[in-house]
Formats: sequence, C-alpha cells, structure tokens
Amino acid sequence: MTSTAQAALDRSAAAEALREVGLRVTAPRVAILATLTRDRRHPSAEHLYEALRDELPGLSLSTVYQALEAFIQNGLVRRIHGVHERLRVDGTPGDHDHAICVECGEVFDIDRAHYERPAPPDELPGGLRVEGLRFEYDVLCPDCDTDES
Amino acid sequence: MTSTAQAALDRSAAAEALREVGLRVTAPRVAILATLTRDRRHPSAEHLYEALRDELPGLSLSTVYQALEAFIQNGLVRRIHGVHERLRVDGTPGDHDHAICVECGEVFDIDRAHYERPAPPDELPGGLRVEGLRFEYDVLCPDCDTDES
DNA sequence: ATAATTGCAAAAGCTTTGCACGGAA
DNA sequence: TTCCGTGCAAAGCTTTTGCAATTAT
Repeated sequence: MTSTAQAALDRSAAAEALREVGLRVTAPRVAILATLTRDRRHPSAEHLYEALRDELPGLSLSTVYQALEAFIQNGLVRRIHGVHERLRVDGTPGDHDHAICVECGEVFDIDRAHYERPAPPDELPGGLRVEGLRFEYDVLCPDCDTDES
Repeated sequence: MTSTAQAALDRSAAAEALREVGLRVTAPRVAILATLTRDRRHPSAEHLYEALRDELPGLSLSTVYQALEAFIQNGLVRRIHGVHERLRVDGTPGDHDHAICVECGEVFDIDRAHYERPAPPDELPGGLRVEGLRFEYDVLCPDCDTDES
C-alpha cells in the first residue's frame, strides 16, 4: 500500500466518521481528522495547523480549534489531560491522588486507600524511564451533579 | 486555638520552610505559602492573589507566579496536572494510558497490559460521582534522559 | 433554503519577562 | 554589600469570540 493510498484511505474513513456523528463533511475537517488519526505525536492545534499548511493554504488556526472542539464533543477524539487546565498547586502533605470535576474544575484530594495501587514499573517500552504515576479521577462534584439532572 | 493563632502558626511554619530550602523569608512569600497550605481548593495564582489582597495591598500577581515557581522548584508544593499543558488530542482508538515526558512534554501511548488496573469505584467520599480514572505516567523519554546525564 | 462551517481580526485569559527599586542575608 | 525578590508594565502564547461570506445538506 502506497503512502498515497494510505492517505486516501484515511480521508475516506475520516469523512465517514464525520458523517456518522452528524458533522458536515468539509475539506478542512476531513484533513484535520485524517491527519490527527495518523499523527502519533498527540498533536496540538498548532501541530495540525502546521502539518496542513501546504495542503490547505487558506486554513485558519481558529478553524482547527473549532474543528477539534467539535470532534471532542462528538467523541471522535479524546482530549489529553482532562479539562480546566491552568496552574494549580497543592500544598497538602502526603501522598494522595486528585479528583477533578469535569464540569467546574474543582480539585479534590483522594486518599490512596480508595484504590489498590501497585507500584509502576521502572521503565516502559520505548525506553521511557518512569518518574511517577498519577491517578486522576474525572468526577462530577455534588454541586455540578445536581445542576446536571 | 483561635484562627489568629492558627494563622500565626502557619506563618512561622511557612517562614521556616522557606529558610530550610534556602529561599529568602519575605512577607509576600510567607503569606503565599501559609495561605497555600491552608487553602483546600488547590488554589490557582489568581486564587491566592485575591485571598491576599487585603493583607498585602501592594501584592502583584506576577509575584505570586514567581513565588509559586520557586516553591515548586524547591519541592515546597506540588503542581497539579503535570507539566506542559495545552490542548492536545488523541485520535488513537482503544483504551490506553499516556506517558508524558516531564522534560519535553512529548506524549506516548501506554498499553494497559503494563499495569494491573482494577475498575475505579462509582463514587468517592464527598459525593463525587466517578466518570473515569486516568493514569498518567510522568516519564523521561530517551532523548531527554540522555541530555540529563 | 437553511443552517453549519470557515476565515479573518480582535479580544480574552493566563503566564512570563524586563527592569529598576527595595529589602534580606 | 550583595544579590534575591518585588512590583509594575509590557509582551507572549494559547484559545475564544464576533461576524460576514461561503458551503454542505
């Protein structure tokens, strides 16, 4: 299979995926979704924008952001690192995990007793040296849970 | 113990902590560190800035950022949500975890076979409804590992 | 025809930086 | 005295928004 055929395949698969979730099949979205699926770097909006500059000279960065938001909303791609991300610090001593409300972004401490937690391996495939393993719970806090229902 | 006494205690403990790691003991840093330790919200720079407006009318937001950076560097507080945070998406199908290089921010897919992973509880103390549990490995990738040593 | 999507520009957040002054060591 | 820390203002970077033109359905 040539790289051209591969690309073509990705594009039709992308178009179909868009159709399935009810999004319109447009050139930018097909290209963004296809590139995204092929890109193993877990690309940022900027990554995708740069990668598509040649193919779509008129592409706007804001289009990439809007497309990604639509993809995430429709479950076509996942967002890495949860939601509500800005610098937050934790002065609480001792080992504990965090639960982040997916709605309002509040952070709660979670005692480790709540989860069986074997030690992570020292190394992962690909020569990755493990410095630590974080558990992050995505939760709905009582306030936001009420609002939802 | 009155709240004043509590606050006073926090402040001297904060001053000592600063001294221990070799940072200068200044009014803003003592106040920021003490507030930080008491604040259960896992405060942002803005949170702390607002909380200290009365006590330190001249305080600058950039001072808060600079202080937090110094605290993090010296292990006085932890940063929540790893490093290198901006929107990144993942188009790879199937369940897998992520390893993030603490140095360069690259993201790597980690197959779940590498970790015993029991299902999270449906609910956590405090009425938190669990929507999901993410495992995030903090790693040093081969490139950055080399640079380090 | 209708509504979604695009692209541009501008705005908005959050965080960092340059620099002169002031204060801790 | 030395140099770290502060505060202000300005810059930087990522992301969002308003809006008119375009395009998919």
